Amino acid sequence: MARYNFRETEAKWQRIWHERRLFESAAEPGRPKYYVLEMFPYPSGKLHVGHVRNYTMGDLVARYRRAQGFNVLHPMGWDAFGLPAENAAIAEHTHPALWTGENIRTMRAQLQRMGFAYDWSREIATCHPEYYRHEQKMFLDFLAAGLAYRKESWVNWDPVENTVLANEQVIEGRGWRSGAIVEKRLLAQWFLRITAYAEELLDALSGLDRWPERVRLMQEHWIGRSEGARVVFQVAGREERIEVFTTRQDTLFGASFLALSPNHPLAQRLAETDPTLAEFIAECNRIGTSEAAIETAEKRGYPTGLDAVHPFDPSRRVPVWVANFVLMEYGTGAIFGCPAHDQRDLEFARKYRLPVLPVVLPPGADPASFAVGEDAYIEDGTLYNSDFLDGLSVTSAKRAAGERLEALGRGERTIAWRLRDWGVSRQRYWGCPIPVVHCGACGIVPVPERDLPVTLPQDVSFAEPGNPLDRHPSWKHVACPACGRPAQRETDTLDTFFESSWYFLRFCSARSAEAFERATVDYWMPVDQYIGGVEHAVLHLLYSRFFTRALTRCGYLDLAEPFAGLFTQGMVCHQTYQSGTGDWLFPEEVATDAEGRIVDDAGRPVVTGRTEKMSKSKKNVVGLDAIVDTYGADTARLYLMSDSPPERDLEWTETGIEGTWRYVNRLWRLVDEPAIALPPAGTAIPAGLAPAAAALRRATHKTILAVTEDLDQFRFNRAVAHLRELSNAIEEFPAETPGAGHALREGLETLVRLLGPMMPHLAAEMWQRLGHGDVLALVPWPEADRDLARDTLVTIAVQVNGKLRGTLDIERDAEKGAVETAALALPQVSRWLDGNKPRKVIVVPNRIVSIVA
RNA sequence: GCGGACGUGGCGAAACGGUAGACGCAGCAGACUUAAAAUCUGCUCCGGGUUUCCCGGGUGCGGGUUCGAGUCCCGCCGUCCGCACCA
Repeated sequence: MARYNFRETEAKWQRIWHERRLFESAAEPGRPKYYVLEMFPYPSGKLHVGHVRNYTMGDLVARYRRAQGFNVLHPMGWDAFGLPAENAAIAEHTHPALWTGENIRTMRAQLQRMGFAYDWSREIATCHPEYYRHEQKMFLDFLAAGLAYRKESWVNWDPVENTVLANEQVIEGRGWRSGAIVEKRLLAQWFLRITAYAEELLDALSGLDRWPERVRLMQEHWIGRSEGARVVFQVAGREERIEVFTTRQDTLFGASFLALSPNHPLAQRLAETDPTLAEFIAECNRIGTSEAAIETAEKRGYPTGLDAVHPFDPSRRVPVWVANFVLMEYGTGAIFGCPAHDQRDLEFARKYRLPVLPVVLPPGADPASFAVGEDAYIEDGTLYNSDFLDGLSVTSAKRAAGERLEALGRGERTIAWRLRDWGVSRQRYWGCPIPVVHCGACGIVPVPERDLPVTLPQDVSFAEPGNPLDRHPSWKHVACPACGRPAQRETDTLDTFFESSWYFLRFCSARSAEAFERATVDYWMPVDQYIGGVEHAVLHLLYSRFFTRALTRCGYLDLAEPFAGLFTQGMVCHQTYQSGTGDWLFPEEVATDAEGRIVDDAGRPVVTGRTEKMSKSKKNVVGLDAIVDTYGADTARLYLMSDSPPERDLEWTETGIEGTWRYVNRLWRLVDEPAIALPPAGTAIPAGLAPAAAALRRATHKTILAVTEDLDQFRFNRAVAHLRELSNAIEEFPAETPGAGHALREGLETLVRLLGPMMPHLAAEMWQRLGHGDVLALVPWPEADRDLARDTLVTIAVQVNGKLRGTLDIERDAEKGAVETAALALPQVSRWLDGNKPRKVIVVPNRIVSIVA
């Protein structure tokens, strides 16, 4: 029996697609377009099967939309700047550019072997000056527009990567890549003013109706809008004032202390003359607020000895503390504490024996006896002990207190955001240089546009830790562009998320001398279907939304949202294995012995661990090359689409890929060894076929409808199931049926066309084998004949008292009365009715008859 | 702690409120083979019975709505993910 020769076939069709430039596209104003994009990869080395699931999905969508007649843009490129290249340079004594280039060559070849329909003429790598020169210009435009700025601030310092991280890159107090506990450092850094768009980025989320709800919620929380008030407290007997932010201005009469962040300017100033306070602050910064959150929730404070004047009652004073749980980065860096109605304040007050004065009375509680115990009362209630607020609800009291603050000039209602500005400075070599010069006389001077790009020096050393740009003997020394005196280049480079924030625009006109051509961007954007991992929910996806708006503000384009549709795919998982000594083992290093035990090469027992996301560190990876060598690209592609819903994790198993390989061969035999002779391609199908042939036609057209719907809704696993049902129907088709050849040819051709987006090589070869001279990739998506797809007979379930008692085969759309009569006539039904008349009969057309006895 | 998602056979999973388990994996039995692989046929939720069929139970647990609930509502339990001293 002939096996399908994927090696020859896949190479053949890849050559034909390439030679005919089938997947290169150009903007065609007026023609409907479809921009499909998968999050571009970081060129880290070799691909494993887990890497290609989302590219397979993207390719499926691209080929499907192309068959539907859309002008499809489906590009690929490389997110090529980043720290792993530097680490490799250190470990392997190579250069980041060489290492990156080598990886790109390897991974490009791997993607090409998968037969993905990319327009390779648009390939980009972000580490090339032809790419990053444009973002240097963007940076300068942001600077001019006030969207980029430099400030000294407390930043997240990763002690392993020796660089600053953005808030979005700190996960549970640790660096997102290194896993090192992040420290706080006060540094002068470049920031992008993403907070200027906080409201817009939040409001526009509701319009992203083709985004997963989960991602929108994550962004909503990340942006974190809180309505409240800014309240000004005068420090008693001093000039200073302390501003706090609160969402509970209604509870101001319950205030029993003010707390400053250790990094609050007033706290810093007081520490200059108070060594104990200075030591307390130093300790807070040493531990770091985020680590403290992980280790212990203990609240610690230090009384400054100052008192603040209550804004509503000048005769009242509240002590001013410095407290470790107050963040300088949120609100104003200072709070007022109302222990009765805030759990955190309560814990602090209990520890330092500060008064707990309730001002919100729970419904039905007795004002004379109500007291707060272990838990602060945070629900709604009626204000009391609160002067002019007495008797109001929490909501009304918030309004009244806010109005009074505004009238007194001691505050105002305002909104606080959790979102902070995006810190983009990185103290690393392998990134885009920030195009500014520091001049002793002129300060910060932008590099003039005519001098762009500022390129990275090639001759750098990674022998010592720290930033090679800073150590380079000559690179940073330049004349000030403004005054000509000796000055120094900025040696920080941009966060690599800067590159990925606009690459989708560059793809629209990848070879343009400008960043992108306005007309092509206007045609192709927004991306119709974006596909990638959920790990970028508040990183890349938020930055890109901001960046698109910032570019619009600077006149580059006219667009707010870059990604109209988003799909976040699940991960590919594999069982993990460990040797007796605890070392991780690759799947190919283990086997099952005669007794069914899992053993290693030497026959020693292996510990099987949980199934986890494929990762090099746990060695539970399956190399892409090995799979393509053994089974071919199409088998891998189909398997990746078939076993789990695309948004859920997929477990890769050897038996699973083998099962798919068997199916591929079954498909091949359908055309290689057809059961009966088929009429020539293009023969019209005669009317009035035998029932069996009509049944196959019905199955065929039903499959078109089902698969089309499945692909539209990203239900690829169901699409595969429907295709397998059709191939089962074709295999079981009785060949001796009159007119069989016509129905069989239609079934096979339809199957092949529907398979095209998933298994493009096999389908193309089958199409040719069926006698077609054209290339399947250019054949339109099949259209279903709804009349042919409709059943003439339907099977209706019959329930008595909610239990299934029988089924009824009856003409489709039969009269309700006739269905009821037929159902009641069923012997199983009369047995359960026991001679009685039914109390009620419900007929759902073509579905069910429900009889109540 | 807050927010979200998800709990269905031995496994991956299907099921507009309408016949639970489609499609596949694994397993079992058989055919073809000297044999193996490949291929093909049949069986496979659990319990019971008078066994071409019938009865009962079954979608994490407990309630509810409905002629009818895996699906909707309320309350639990569990798993995973995100955020986490955000004032």
